[in-house]
Amino acid sequence: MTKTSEAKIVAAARRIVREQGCEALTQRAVAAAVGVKAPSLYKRFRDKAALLGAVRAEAFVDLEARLRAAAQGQPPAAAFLRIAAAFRAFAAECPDLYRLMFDPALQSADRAAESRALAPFEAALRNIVGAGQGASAAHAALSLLHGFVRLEIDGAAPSPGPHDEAFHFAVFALLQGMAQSEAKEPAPNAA
Amino acid sequence: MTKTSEAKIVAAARRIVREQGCEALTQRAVAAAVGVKAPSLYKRFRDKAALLGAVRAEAFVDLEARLRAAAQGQPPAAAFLRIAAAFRAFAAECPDLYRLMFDPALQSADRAAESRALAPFEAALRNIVGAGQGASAAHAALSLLHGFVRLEIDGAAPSPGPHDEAFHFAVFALLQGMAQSEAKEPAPNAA
DNA sequence: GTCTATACGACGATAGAC
DNA sequence: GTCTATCGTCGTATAGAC
Repeated sequence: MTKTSEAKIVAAARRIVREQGCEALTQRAVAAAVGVKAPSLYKRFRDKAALLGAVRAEAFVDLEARLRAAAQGQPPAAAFLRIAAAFRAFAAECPDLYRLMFDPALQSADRAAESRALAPFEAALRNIVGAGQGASAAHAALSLLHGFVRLEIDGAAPSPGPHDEAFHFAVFALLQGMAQSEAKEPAPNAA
Repeated sequence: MTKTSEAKIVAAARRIVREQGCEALTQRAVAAAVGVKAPSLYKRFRDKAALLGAVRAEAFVDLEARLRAAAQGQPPAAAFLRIAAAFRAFAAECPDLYRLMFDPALQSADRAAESRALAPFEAALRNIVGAGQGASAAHAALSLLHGFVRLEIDGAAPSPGPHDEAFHFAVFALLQGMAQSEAKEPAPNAA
């Protein structure tokens, strides 16, 4: 007498987040979406955090696929620019899911999911920056993109209108700067 | 028979956010902190959102002061580097207040507060990038810093340890790239 | 495995006495 | 302006029948 399954529950939760936002994601709502009552969810997921963790992990898998597809067959610099655009597009399409993925309350759960999803960054940047700076470059790129899209989806960007020009400027400037850092010293540790 | 005031309420709310986090900021907690009962708060602030707006505005004023102080008397590039460090330090000191400042649910409230606080960015960058690119440069810088500190305070940074090296790398790369964009064309609008 | 029923708590906000 | 008392809502989670 199984009326649902883990996969269906996760899918329903994800749909709710995408269509109605993080705040609408209650156990009752998820249960209703899969055609059961709230208590039944506790047979599949220990608690709400476990369910959110599953949603989050699935979302990171999707993000990774999109970043990989964007970089596919491109030379490093072009790959980075396309990854950046794909990252922004992902966040724009499902801002609430994006917020969930980086929700501070869930970070402790599954760090591996995020790492895997961001591997394309380092892959593209490794051949752009100097040896041993791949990790820093990936961190820098993620910071820029994460900050930009968060400001954008949160309505906190400095200017109100469309931000395409600012986005291109920012991504291009960082790429240029990172490409040059190759020859420089590896970041002095000034206190 | 005034046992409290707007200023004391805002200060108490801010202290709660800093010391116990955003989630601990309830009307009851604020009231208790100033020595009254929850209903009394509604004589001073129409609702919770109004109170949060006041807290947020005050926080932006403080941030602005710190950024200005950091840039004080410095040449543009040094000013930018010091502003970046001050921005990061602010977020590190009071991460929950920082989250509140950029809370998507409050963005509609007072956009001017944020704009004013970020003026030092544009002031420092105006003489680094080409004419007419000041706004984009400020947007790019804010994006990088916002993204970096959010990843850091949310525990979502790619690497676990301290991130000083990555921070310096990122800020320096962006600065370098922006300085060079001066001679380039103003960002093509490729779809 | 699903259900009904419910415990339990927290929250924001209001009404009305003093 | 402050209080007591309370409303109404929503949330997670559990107990126990079927």
